Amino acid sequence: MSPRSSLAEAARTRSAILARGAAVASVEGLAGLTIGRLAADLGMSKSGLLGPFGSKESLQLQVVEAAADVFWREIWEPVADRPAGLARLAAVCGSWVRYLADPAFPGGCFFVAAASEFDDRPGPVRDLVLGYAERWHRELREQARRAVADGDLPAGTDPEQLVFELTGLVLALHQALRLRHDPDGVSRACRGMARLLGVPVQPTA
Amino acid sequence: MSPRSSLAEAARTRSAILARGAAVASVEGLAGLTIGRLAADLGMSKSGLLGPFGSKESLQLQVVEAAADVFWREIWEPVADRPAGLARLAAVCGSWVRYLADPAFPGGCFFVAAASEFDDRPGPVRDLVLGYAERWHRELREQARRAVADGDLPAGTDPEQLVFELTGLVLALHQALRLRHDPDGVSRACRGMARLLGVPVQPTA
DNA sequence: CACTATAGCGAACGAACGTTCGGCCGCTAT
DNA sequence: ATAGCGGCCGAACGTTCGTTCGCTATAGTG
Repeated sequence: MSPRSSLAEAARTRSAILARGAAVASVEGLAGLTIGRLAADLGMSKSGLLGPFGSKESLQLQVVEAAADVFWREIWEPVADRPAGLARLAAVCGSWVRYLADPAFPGGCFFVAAASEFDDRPGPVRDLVLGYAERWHRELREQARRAVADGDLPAGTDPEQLVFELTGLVLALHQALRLRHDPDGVSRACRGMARLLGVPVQPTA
Repeated sequence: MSPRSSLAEAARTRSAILARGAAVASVEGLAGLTIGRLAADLGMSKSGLLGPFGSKESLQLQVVEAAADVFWREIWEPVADRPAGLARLAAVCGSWVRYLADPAFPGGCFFVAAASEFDDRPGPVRDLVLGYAERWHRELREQARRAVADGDLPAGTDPEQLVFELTGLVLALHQALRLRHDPDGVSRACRGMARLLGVPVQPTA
């Protein structure tokens, strides 16, 4: 668009491509993301868009990374200062629910969609998505583990099981909101989480 | 393949197309299903395959219907003779888990994938998937409602909330099995369901 | 035994896919 | 001032997409 170009402009172009790419992919899917569509959306040529990335797969991988940055910034960082353990776990649950109710991308949570889309398609994209999913899982489990160690959750509580069920509530919320357009999804997810954690969960950071 | 053709053969061809279509779509996605790929898989020509359906969207819709038949037959029918209420609800949960652990399609549960893929894509396919999802949801809720009415679940239990959380456990199981390849997913889902229902849940019809 | 209906094939269509290549043009550095 | 670097474009590539249009060959009907 802008007639000026420079290294700074190039970086901004790259960011715009990735942001738009994540937005489109959250709706159409990461595989349904096409160079031509993306270029048209941004008023660029296909070659100019593909240039900084080299291939579609490379573009996909960097879109996933960009979406992971957004995910982390929107959900984790706002509650990172809460005391480790139950307080932080409850806070991140509330933050997570808020993110699904008011998502950064038009298609809702990017990773819920990407995880389902690539769970059976081997390759670098799946590996990357899986890596982020496991990192997130580990982070939550660590908070759950501390909550149990601190005595804030009943002794004998299995942190892995707790994370499994919390994740399930988030996935159910995603489906309730995006497919069924159920306005009660948020309160149901919060209620389920509160029962698992023994403390209130509210959809805010 | 077979040199003979007849009305009966045509029906069998149609079934083969839909079966293979559902299998491919469970992995590649319903949108990623292509006529050429499907025709090559079945040793047919593209035109011969598209003939009985007329358009790709019509094919997609009939693939969804075929997958719904399989879903219903594999999960609901084996437990339809259980007494309505908690017994049937617990049985269908076990049947549901078994289906996810040993799915009829190579990509796992067709509807988990389709719901996520089309949740943000308006059109007939989304409408059809949503219709089946709501029908399933209603069926489960009815069993939950009866279980409460029968006194088999604590008074004041919200059937809708119960179905929401059961669905969440299934979605978490799908992700654990297909993305994370977690061998403990089945037992975790059953444990969560048993806690919600107050009775054991086992992954068998 | 001819007659009709139809399942499926083969070829072709325009459009869109991802990718490559050469050149323009504005920035940066000498 | 000028040389060079690099972001981006325009055009074209070979492939695959969904779809259409005759055609053949076979199965059921009189």
